[in-house]
Amino acid sequence: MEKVELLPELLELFRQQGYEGVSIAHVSKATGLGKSSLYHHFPEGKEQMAKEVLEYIYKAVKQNFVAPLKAEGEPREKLTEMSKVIEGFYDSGRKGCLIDGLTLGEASAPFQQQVAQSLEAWIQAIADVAVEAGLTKKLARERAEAALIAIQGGLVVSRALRDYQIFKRVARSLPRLVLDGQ
Amino acid sequence: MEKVELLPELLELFRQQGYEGVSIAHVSKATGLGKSSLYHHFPEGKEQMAKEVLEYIYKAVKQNFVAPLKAEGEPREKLTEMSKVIEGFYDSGRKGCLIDGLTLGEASAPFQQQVAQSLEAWIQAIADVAVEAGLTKKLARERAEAALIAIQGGLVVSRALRDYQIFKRVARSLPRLVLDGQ
DNA sequence: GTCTATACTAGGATAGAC
DNA sequence: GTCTATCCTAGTATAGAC
Repeated sequence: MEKVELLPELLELFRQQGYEGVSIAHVSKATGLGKSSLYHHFPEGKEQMAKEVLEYIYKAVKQNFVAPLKAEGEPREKLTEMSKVIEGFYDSGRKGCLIDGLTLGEASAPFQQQVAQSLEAWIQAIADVAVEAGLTKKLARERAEAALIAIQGGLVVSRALRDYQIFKRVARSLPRLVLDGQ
Repeated sequence: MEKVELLPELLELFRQQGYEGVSIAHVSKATGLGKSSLYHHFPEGKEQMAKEVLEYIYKAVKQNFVAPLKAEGEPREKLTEMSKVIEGFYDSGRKGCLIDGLTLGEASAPFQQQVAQSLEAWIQAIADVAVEAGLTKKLARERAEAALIAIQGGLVVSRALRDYQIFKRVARSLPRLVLDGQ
């Protein structure tokens, strides 16, 4: 198993269980690799795993969300496309989000900056699209933040109520939220 | 130390560290009680602690959020009042939310129902106020869900970006969000 | 690169004295 | 109701063979 193939597996674990909830034994079971093999790939242990997952996420966010928004196209169409990708990426809210798990507790302090970086890049890309659509910079920023708030809050509330229609509705409302403020 | 005084302390721990992030040793340090004293109060250990914290939260939600919304008064005024209470309750977003910590991971499965119950009571109370203000039942429900999504998402995003102005803005926008849909 | 075996620490939980 | 002492398991991490 290549290291590149390990990361999606690790991502899945961290988003489901949170940093503290993941043990090396869990990782071993999920990947099929023995503990020593894991330490071969990640000499600094679990902390390194989380850091590499966050780098992986950063790239995924850039590739899946930021790049399409920066490409040529109508603002509303690009945001609609983003909504669809989001639904898939989070499996309509069933998958939860890394942010929850990796910003909770003191053990997660080392990851805060990396989490913020991915989130910031995403917000900025949405804000740029909103500016492209004619909004002021200030308003665009606020709407972009509102979009991410809706996404993250949608994940939390959907999971808590076990009602994934809620997340679907949130995802689909994003273009309106950003461009029309509702 | 009375048991009643322990619960706010435990609440603080769980919302900061999440369920898995809290150890009995942490609790012992935070409360000043030895392990055995803790097991005297909570014979079933950490799981019981979390359950009692959730009961405590349920009462707090009813008292702080639901009851004021059910009282006599103008819908917009009641929601404005709720916004202020929310800002204080979450210390403007610095305190994080139990939902994150207690719905993450398999260890948290036993709490899901209780978490959902508190959240549901709160959403329902907001929806009732919206109906009172003239909205249809369906729309009121959606707006109430949107309010809780904004609150929870606001907590996640504020914490991730370490920008607590974001949460303040969310809290203050709630009456508009519910009554005017923006 | 992966395994088995092992060391060590931290976490959960209990017994029994006061 | 609280303490000290102790037990056991799970968790992190490493050594060394293949």
